[in-house]
Amino acid sequence: MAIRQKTSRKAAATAAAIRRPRARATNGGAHAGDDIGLDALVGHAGYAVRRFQLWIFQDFIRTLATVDIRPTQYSVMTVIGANPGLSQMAVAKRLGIERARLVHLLDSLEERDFVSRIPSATDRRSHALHLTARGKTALGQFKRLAAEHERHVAEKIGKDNRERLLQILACFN
Amino acid sequence: MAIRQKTSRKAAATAAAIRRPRARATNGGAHAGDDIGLDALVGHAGYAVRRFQLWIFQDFIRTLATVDIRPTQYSVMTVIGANPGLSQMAVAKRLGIERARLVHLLDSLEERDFVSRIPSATDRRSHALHLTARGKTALGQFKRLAAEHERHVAEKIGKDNRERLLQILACFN
DNA sequence: TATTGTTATACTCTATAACTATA
DNA sequence: TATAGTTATAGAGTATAACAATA
Repeated sequence: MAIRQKTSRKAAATAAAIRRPRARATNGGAHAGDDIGLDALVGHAGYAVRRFQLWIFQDFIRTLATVDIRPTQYSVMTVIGANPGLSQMAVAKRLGIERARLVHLLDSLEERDFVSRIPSATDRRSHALHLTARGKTALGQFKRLAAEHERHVAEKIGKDNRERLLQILACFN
Repeated sequence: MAIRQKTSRKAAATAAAIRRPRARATNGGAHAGDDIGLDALVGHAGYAVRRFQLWIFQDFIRTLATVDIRPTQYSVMTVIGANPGLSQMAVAKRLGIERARLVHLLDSLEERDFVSRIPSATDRRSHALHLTARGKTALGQFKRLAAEHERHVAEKIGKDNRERLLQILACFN
């Protein structure tokens, strides 16, 4: 494999390896298990938050797998449900989604008959977004499953810690 | 544009619009500003965490823009720096990165002469990862900039809240 | 001119599968 | 047979730019 590397890798990389051939060429089992230190990463909020978010999204997707709804789809339906008649721009801005991306998200939700784009009477450029009857029923189920997911979060980090977290991050809503 | 929709949209979507033509067809300026409620989303840790992470990554990227280092690249270099000789598998597992993706990350770091793949003497399949001399110097600078980014986080959510957050999420390290 | 929805492109990230060399 | 690194592909997600219809 070292041979394959020499032939297939980029010239700069190979040159770097040649330049330092006397460097320690093995780890000699120095890191057999899980004793690998994170060094500066343990002091970075971003690192912990990234790992937490990966866990949380995976659990959300798993918990709502039976209804095939992902976090972003859920957030879009929830906001439309609570604010019927919003334009696509308004939803995109509120949730921090690109309006170009919202187009595809709404396409899939409309195909499943959860959401409908209704022509706005006041501005012929825009759509008024509404949940369909089916969408309203479905959202109710999604919310129950999402609440179950939220209980998983509470089990993982602790009920009180979850509350504290929500308070700390409230400024990002 | 409503016309364009009717011709270009999928049949299901159009059918849905036709099926409910008497629904409220305008929001009549009902959500002029930023009074759009999040409903159930405010109770979901995942939503706040996602928004927080977007903010934190953007600030990290901005703060380290001068050295052109992104969060994942920084985490890889930090772990290699603290544990020289690690294999690619070990780094991937420790950081929760796909090993397939780590290949490209290391390619770019090797091209910039920050990291070198040294053939392992004990297992000819694997590489022992090390920072180059240039990489060590560079990482020192990256850490100073990352610390500056961390101060931005403290300013944003408060020094004490940042500490609490790190404690709450310590189990994800 | 500016904005809304749309289309298209590119790049990052995640998730897989398959392949080669090696264990 | 199993594992390490690599390659390739597909799908989300992010970031842009450009366009038609409309304001």
